[in-house]
Amino acid sequence: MSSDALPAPAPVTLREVALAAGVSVATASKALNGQGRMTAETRERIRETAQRLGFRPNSLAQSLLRKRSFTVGLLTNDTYGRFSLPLMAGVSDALVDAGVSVFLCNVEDDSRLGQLHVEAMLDKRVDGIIATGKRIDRHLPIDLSNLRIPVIYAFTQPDPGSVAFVSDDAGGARLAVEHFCGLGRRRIAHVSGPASFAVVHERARAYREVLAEHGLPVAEPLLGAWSEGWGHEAVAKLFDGKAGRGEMPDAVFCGNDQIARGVIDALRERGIGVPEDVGVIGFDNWEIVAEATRPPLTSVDMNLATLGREAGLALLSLVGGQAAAPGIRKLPCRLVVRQSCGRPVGG
Amino acid sequence: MSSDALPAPAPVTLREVALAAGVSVATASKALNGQGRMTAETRERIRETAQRLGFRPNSLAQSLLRKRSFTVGLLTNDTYGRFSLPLMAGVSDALVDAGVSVFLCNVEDDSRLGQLHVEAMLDKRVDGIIATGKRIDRHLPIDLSNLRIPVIYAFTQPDPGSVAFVSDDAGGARLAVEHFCGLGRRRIAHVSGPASFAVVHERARAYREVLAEHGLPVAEPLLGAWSEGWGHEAVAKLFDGKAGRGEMPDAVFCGNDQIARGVIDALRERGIGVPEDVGVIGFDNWEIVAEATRPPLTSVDMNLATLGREAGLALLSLVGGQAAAPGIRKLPCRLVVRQSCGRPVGG
DNA sequence: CTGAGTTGGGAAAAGGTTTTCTCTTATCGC
DNA sequence: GCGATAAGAGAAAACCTTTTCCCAACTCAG
Repeated sequence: MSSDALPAPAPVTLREVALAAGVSVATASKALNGQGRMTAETRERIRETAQRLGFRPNSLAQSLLRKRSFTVGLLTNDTYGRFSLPLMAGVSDALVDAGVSVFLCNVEDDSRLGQLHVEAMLDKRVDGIIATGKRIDRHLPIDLSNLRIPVIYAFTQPDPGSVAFVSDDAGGARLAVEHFCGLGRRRIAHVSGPASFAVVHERARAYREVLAEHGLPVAEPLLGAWSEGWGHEAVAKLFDGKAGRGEMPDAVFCGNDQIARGVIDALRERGIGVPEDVGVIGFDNWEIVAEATRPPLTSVDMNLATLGREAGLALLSLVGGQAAAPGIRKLPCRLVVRQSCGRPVGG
Repeated sequence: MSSDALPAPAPVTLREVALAAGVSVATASKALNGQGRMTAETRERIRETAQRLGFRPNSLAQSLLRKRSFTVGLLTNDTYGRFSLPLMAGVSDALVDAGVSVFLCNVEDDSRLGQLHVEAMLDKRVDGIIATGKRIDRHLPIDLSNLRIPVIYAFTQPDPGSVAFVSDDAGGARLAVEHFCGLGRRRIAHVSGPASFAVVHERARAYREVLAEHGLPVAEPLLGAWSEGWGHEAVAKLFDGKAGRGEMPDAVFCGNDQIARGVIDALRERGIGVPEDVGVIGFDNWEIVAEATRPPLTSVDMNLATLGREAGLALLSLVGGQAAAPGIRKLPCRLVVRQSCGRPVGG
């Protein structure tokens, strides 16, 4: 109940190192930073003393002077983390080697909380901020447009004139549909999420374009929800009441892996073979889902870790004083091929 | 390509406030902190000036002096984040109101990376560290036992003599099995993960105890993997080749929600009704899975957000100088009832 | 009117590091 | 041997805030 539960010896300071080595703090500082002029012998002696005493410079004091704290803030409203976690890991990865640490700020969708976090970041003199979210077409509940520090947007709606990184959803959709075409599939359906999501339309457009380029019939995309249940329903709409195999789709491109999962299960229940009769491709490459479908699901991966890494590096260069051209950079997706599409038809 | 892409006006300092208000920095500081003695008028004038100039105290300078940085480090090796995300959110929640920010340190299972992060934390003078992981029975790849700052372990294997918070897995298992008993189920099976996990045995023990207490037959738990596939297999072992309904289990308690999902699907494929013929309970309450099963899955929730919050508060009080009794605190789970268990049998 | 006490506010040190400037001493060329 | 130069190292300011001590002026009792 009283204080002093721990021994907590105070960290050793530069002054103590200097004292032990018989030099001034100025010399000690220069020795350890490779600055200034002194005999190699002196430098080595100081280095050794620092080592022996376990000296580690106080980052707070350094930051105060250098006006760089070697910290950045990472804002997110993705409580569930399916998208932001790989992204965060990427950011962290890119920065840790530069000695930059990341403040995690979970702002939910609460602008009071967002304000609180942003002010805490500013007070702590972060060198920059990365804003990320669970949805590309929604803003975080905070205004970051007039901060005195660089801001990078990643996988969330950016402010005009800012630097942003997002996934190339249209490109990802192309990848999927082209893959079907390359396998000889000809009646390719598209089942996606709610119309309120911008990516739904972006992917649908790409879907239509690729089919048109290949001279294949374009079915109107089925929009619904991001759920397995919707996958089931969609299969009923697509397959029930069709005269024969020739009328049914032979491929379904799904808006996410959960829909794809529902589609696959519903097809199996109808005795329709995946991939023999129908190929299925999902989106997100959520491994835990994609690997649990039977057969394992081919899916579009948004490379979110890479996106996070790029965002981290971009912030770093902004902090370093490099100017970055504002705008939205779309990073390519990749197709992870598993077993839900099969080999070329008749190949 | 050159520097100075942004205007980046330097933040206003206390000195500027003091100058503008016509007082010394000492007085300004005291005015804003409610310290010292001065006329109410002076104090108000200074406050107003600070407000007008948008003064925010430099946290770095404060930390240097107070020897408290109002930051903590959060170490995790849970890349996927299913467990650590709610936990992190809880920690963050508990701390943000105290003005404490959280450094996110993803150490993977790489001890070099762990070392790097821990040193960065120490250099940045964090007030304390929370260590968390994806598994209660595994250590992070770092030694935190001799740090000069408080450490709290949450959902990971603690060092001896430390303060730790984990979920009460045995209690959670009791909750599930008792629930079955209360509904009149009598042949309750248990399908769980690999024997290499400590929680598997802990839950199995609780399962046996509850059955014994109720005078019900104990079947040997089936141990396998944490996957849907294993759920399927387990159903085959439990149900195939049984003479009739009377020999088959009428309830299955699963080690996680994915296994439960596999079990439910496999039962449906065999024409066995859930919950009419067999009740199913999962573990983890991973909503996205639990709500996608048909019927939606009753599951044990480990209350990880609460666990994180407790850990955060505990660290805060440790940092504040309160001594905490070392040891492992087990926090209760709760049962989230959905539709996979049905109403009382014959009730 | 004087001494004690109170009130309002400032000077300065502290916290740990970096950096510029200065100072002393050794070295070199002649 | 002498002046010029370079080398090695230290003093001090700076970063921004907090806090302790101190000082001046005022109030009040006697």
